[in-house]
Amino acid sequence: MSEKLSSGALETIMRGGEYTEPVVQVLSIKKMNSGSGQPEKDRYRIYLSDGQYTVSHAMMTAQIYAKAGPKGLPRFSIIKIIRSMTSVINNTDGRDSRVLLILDLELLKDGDEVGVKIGDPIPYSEAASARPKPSGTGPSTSVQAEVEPVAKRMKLATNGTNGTYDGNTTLGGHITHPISSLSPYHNKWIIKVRVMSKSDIRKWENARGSGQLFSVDLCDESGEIRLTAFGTTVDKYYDVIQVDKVYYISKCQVKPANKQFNTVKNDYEMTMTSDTIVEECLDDDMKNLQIQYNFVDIAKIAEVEPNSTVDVFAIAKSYGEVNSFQAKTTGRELKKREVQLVDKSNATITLTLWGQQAENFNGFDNPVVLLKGARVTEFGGGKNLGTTSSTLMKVNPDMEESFTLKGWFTSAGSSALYNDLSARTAGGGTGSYNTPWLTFKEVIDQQLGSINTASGDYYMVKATVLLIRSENSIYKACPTDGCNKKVVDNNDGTYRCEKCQQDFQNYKFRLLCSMNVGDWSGNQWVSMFSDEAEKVIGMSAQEVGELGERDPDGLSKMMESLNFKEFILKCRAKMETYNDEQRLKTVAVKVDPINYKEYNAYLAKKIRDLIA
DNA sequence: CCCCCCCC
Repeated sequence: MSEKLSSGALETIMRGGEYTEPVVQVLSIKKMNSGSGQPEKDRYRIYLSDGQYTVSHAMMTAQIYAKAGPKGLPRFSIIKIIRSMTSVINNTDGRDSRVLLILDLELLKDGDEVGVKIGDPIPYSEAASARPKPSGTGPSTSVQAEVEPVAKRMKLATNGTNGTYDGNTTLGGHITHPISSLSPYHNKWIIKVRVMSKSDIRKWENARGSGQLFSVDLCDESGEIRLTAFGTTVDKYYDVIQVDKVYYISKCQVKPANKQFNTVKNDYEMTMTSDTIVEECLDDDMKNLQIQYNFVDIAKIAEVEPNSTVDVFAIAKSYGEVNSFQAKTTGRELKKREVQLVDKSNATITLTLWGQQAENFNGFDNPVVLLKGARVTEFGGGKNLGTTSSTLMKVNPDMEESFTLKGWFTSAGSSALYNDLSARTAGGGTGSYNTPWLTFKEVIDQQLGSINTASGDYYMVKATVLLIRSENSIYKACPTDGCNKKVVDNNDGTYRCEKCQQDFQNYKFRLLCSMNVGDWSGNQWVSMFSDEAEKVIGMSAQEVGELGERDPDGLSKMMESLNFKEFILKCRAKMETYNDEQRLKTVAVKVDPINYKEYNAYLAKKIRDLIA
């Protein structure tokens, strides 16, 4: 039994037409080394037959070749071409011809089993097929119209011109290369690509100088790549290159990608040079090539690792104003806007937009928001989304799914209850999500208190109460809600709050306890305000205050009785200068009973880390 | 040639 070849398929394809999953025969195959020494970069040139015509201008990458299986593609193998693209080549004699790039295939029958060439195919050439066919024996006449010369469809942009079209330098009609074939070893190529995303223009100034840049992430059917423009090419191309449009691009510098900063799936990235040519392709025949999204339900982001990127398709349930502030680390002026996203997974997450994206965002009327490559972050135990320079955001994208989602929101989503992934859990539990667990010795060794000098350094510790100072642990405070300022006794039955600038008939007791706490490695004096001290003492500040007034010895005894109690503390350490002396001031900002499940999980992890 | 992706 023999497989039936798709007679005529290759002619259709090589004329730029579509043919769904043609079945063809491999007549020979030849490996072409990339010269890079990396086998995965090798290409295979393949000689194909559909039983009617043969095509020798066909290629595939090593990755696609590997799909044939361990035996590869022996002569006479029959394959199904699942995906392919052609590149137009403009020969020196002015005629178009095409190269077929196979992007996916399936081996139907091993060549060793087939054993013969099927049919009596003749070499395909555009010239031959364009000729009037000999009656009876020639190929079918149902071919598409001749490929339209591309040059007249081109607009714009060769280097150094005022934008007028120069017929000699247009890229359309020349061979185009797949992104996957780009490497630093070849520089004569033209790619035809869709712009997936475009960054803001960023200006910088550092020790090595100053400048400006922007970058675009590009894709074609074979892959994706980042292109960055510096200096004057920024001015020249920033407005020209637009997201979602298709361009011919040539003469860029190709270099190994810095994977640390570039998550685009390519070993290389590109930089524009003064020779770079960018031309918009107006006859977008890359309809097949749409940007690929891998949407994740908002609820699922709970399980996503921080710092990874996700694609999200959601509704902006609400949005805030643009806020400006100075970055603590760089001093740079930052602008952000927070948007509340919801989707059918009944979860909500906060999206933070930055820079231009924040300014331009219009969240009126609960638009659909599409994000590609949004960054997942963790804060206070909750998850957030943020945009980066390479995040693509579309508001109300022109897609059928937009209507579906919008319909869901209008009918059900606007009144649904959502699980808030961005909710911070520091208020419950021990809030240990971002705060490191340390011993008191590590706190000293790592010089906590001197790292983040503005806000202090936080750490978690399991600590034992060694001594609580009962003297000066209680004070009379302003009765105004939330004031808590110490009042001055006017000695006339009234009490003065300087902060509220008011005299009161009464006061409330507050605690400011200084206590020495320790673990196996050392000890530390910490101070604790009312809310936390009450949890250690097990009495309200009011009760403690009244006890102190009534029975100072009883207060001391009570405080002593607390020794050797254990708690989980969240501490803030800050180095302060006092009388020209540096000392570490520590506030226990949170006190919790020991949650053994959580604490043991931390210990178990610590043991695993020690073993590893 | 950047390489920051920020803040609470």
